[in-house]
Amino acid sequence: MLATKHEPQDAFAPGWQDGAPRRQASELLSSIESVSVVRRLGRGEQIYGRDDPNDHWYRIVSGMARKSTLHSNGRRQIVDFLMPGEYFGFSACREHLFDVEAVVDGTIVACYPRRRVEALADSDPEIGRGLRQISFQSIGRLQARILILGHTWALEKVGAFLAEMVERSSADSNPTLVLLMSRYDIADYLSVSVETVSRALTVLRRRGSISFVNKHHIKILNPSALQC
Amino acid sequence: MLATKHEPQDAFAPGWQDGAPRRQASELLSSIESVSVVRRLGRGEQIYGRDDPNDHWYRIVSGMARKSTLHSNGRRQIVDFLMPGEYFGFSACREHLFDVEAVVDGTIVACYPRRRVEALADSDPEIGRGLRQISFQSIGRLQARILILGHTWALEKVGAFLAEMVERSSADSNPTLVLLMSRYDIADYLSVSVETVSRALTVLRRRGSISFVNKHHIKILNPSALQC
DNA sequence: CGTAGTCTTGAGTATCCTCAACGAGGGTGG
DNA sequence: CCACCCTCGTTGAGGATACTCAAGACTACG
Repeated sequence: MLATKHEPQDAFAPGWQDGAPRRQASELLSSIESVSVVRRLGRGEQIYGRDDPNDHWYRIVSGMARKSTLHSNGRRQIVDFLMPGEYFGFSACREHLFDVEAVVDGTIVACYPRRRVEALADSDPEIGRGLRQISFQSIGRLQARILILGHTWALEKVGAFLAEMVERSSADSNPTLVLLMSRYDIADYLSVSVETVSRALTVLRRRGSISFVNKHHIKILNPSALQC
Repeated sequence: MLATKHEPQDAFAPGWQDGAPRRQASELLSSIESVSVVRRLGRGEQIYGRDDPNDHWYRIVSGMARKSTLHSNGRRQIVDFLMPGEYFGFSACREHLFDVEAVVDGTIVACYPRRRVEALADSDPEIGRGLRQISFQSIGRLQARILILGHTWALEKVGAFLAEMVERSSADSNPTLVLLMSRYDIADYLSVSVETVSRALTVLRRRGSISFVNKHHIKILNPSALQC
């Protein structure tokens, strides 16, 4: 259903090695694919859980996953959506701090045993550079998340969310956006209530900024209207 | 005035290399100090600016810095406070995406030319591992930020902010907290208005959760009351 | 076809933002 | 040394926004 998509952030391609050609992170790291194990997950199935030993890194091949945590008051918070080509599971801790579950049925994830990848990186500096680049991309995603959460109004948050999803999901400038996640997921991602997400989408629709093909297929009519 | 403090996140010490002793990141990377240049900055002075070439990494030696950006509507958002021992400036982009300025007068920062550090990492896998570990710590900080921003109520945000500052600033469990930044900085960090920050602190004070030695020295009377 | 989960809309209330005023503290200049 | 200015911090009043609770429509799936 979903094609495997690599390197959604082309603007983030490693340009810092002036002598080297600009290559995709996935390409840079093709050599670690030899130690990867691929898993296929059902909807809601867990990839790893909080407190699980931090002994693998991961990459979404197709589908989507959500990284989440449960607050003490019972509210769920989604820290990140993981999309095809994106690596995750990096932690400075011995254990993972979040749960990661598949958002859609049939999500495929590549698992990399960390010690074996570390060993590869030890033997080949280029792999080490690739890993660093990947973790820098993760930092970039998280900082972008913080900017979205930093908006004052829910309408801005939802607009910025749609813009982020367009950015991350379609390499071509396709104005049609497929939101694989539920409204509840979006709400827990933006830290607003489900009703507020729904209302904000309605406002954007009434304004003519977007239109619905169906509940999860959205056409972006006025991309610039989403930015604020 | 401020002592140099390394490795504030001891819980994040590299425990993933079972055979190796658990060493501090700063220690792991002592070999890169040979290429560092130390700068001393005045209050508000810029360490790097948006669109500056991404050719250095940095570490706060003493004092504090803020990483910020300006939204299109003129509002400033602070993405991170940088504290002694913390590394920053990692980006997958060719340019930096944020401004970083010193919060207090006399902030000292160590600057590492990226290409020279990369070259060192190429020649010594241990340095590469240390760099990865450092970027993982940065990821951990950003995820913690997202959790704080994810709180619904301003009082929770401010409480979580104080808890984070206690966590990050005092290695010993000293209940006195020095907030080097202004209320405006806190507001832009938590994405609430200055007035709301002020009111929340007042509420916490009236509740007996905290008390003020002066405007920027806070005693934490009931740490658990901050968490929610 | 029925059930459970999802999505939307409405009503009422609580929170937070904006505008405004005032006080405290530090620095500068007369 | 004091007056003045400027920034920062606090508090109040009013209004806008978002949350909670509730109900109903729609969808997916068995």
